[in-house]
Amino acid sequence: MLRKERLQLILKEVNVHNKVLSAELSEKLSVSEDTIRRDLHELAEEGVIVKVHGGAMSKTFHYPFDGNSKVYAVSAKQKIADKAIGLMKNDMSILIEGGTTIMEIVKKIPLKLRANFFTLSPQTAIALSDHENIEVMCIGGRLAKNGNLFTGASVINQLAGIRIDLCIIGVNGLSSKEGLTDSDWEVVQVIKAMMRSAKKTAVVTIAEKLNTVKKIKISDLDSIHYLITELPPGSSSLSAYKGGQLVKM
Amino acid sequence: MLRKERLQLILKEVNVHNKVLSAELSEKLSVSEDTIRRDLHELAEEGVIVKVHGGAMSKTFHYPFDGNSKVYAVSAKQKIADKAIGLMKNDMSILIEGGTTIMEIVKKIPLKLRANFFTLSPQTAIALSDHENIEVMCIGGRLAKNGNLFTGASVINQLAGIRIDLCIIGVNGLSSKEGLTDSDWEVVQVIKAMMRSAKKTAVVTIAEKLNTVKKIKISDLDSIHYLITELPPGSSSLSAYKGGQLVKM
DNA sequence: GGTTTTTTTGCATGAAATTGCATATTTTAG
DNA sequence: CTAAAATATGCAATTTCATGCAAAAAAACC
Repeated sequence: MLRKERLQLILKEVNVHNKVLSAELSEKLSVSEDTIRRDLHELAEEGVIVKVHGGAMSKTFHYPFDGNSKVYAVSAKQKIADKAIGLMKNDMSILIEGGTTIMEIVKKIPLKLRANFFTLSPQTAIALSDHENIEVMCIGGRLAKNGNLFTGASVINQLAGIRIDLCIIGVNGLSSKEGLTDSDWEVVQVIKAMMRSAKKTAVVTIAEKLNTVKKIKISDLDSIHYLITELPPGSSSLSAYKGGQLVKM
Repeated sequence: MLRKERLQLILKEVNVHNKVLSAELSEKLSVSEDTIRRDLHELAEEGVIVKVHGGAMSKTFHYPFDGNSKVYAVSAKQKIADKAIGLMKNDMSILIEGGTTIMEIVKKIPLKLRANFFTLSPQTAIALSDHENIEVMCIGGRLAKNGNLFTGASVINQLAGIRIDLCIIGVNGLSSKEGLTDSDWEVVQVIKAMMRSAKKTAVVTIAEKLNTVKKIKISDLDSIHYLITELPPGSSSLSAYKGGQLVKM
């Protein structure tokens, strides 16, 4: 087979399926994975596809989720993500919202986890879609201007009708005296509804947001069951917290 | 055999099989590979074939990488997108699904357009979120495995409750006899519901999908109001279509 | 026909392209 | 963190290509 011919087939495959795996192409086209990698690299240089680890994606459907998260917070968010994933068990129904910390968690979810995910964010929905064993249900609604959370009465209503095992939220304000707080009224309503639908609520946040207070109250710390930060155990200044299980790192 | 004669045969071979290998031609025509190479080089200089490493390819088959054809492919999508955007007016409620062609349209929507967008795709929701004057409503549901369309009864129910001015869909099959068709039953149900909710339906599709038929029928062409392809007016083989307004380029 | 001129062809040579493998490095999954 | 997967890189074997050149074939000329 001509090399150009192979490049054409690969491009077509990418555009039809939106993504390709190097290993699959290698077998289908009977060439080594090295050759496939070189092909994908060339197509990417031409700008007609986007090379990613393990294969390639079509240009129109590739979204750079990374790059906007601040560097200093990355390792912290990795630690948080690991701990949050520890809470996920097979056959759970799990509700997550959007935000950079949540995205870090989603990206690390093991491929073999079998669960139902409900999400309020288009980014997390997309990120979850390549997990074979995960069914993704998206609670639609009005998209907030930051583009990563559906809000509004529609969302509240839909949340009222579902029963969730674990709900994972990221918050902007958290203190032992004021509890969970946020600055956006719409977001607060949605988070309240999320917590009402869930048996257990986990709050993930980087340590720098501890002991900050925003304008609008979401709930007391009593209502949350897991608090996950990157801090080592015992170092939290939230020791006054007496509610459910306190998970720290 | 005369050289001119051989050139004719080679050209025919290229156009029939879309590709030729120098080695094969050498054996078939009983001349050295050097001679074949010189022949291919000459035909390529005349512009009737494209020379590639190891042989040659037909001009039409080689479209993605050639500089000129690439420009053509881009302008085709831009023409489609421009025409589709021409249908959008301020204060409309517009319903769009997912897919590569739809994404091209979304990317070109002017920032100043003031409208309500309903979408069934997380990708288009994100792409729309940076438009200041656009309110994005996402119809949530179960995310299809390809990751670019919400499906399921939830979606159908929600669609039944909204009233849309313009609905823009991309289809996989379109012919004057069979109408709109697709290969996925779930997707078909969703598209039907979309059309029921909308006053006007626009179908966008690249020309190569014209006159293709998939397994499951969506609707007759009578039910659609706009058909947008990159073809110049009058060149469509769907001239039998007598339904609503037919928009071509 | 015979000779000259032009074109075509095959071959040799070195350059360039392609491919697969081995190895070291990076990224990812658990 | 550790193991596994994917990647980048250098290298060698093979194939394809471009070029020059001489022989062969075709065309042009007398």
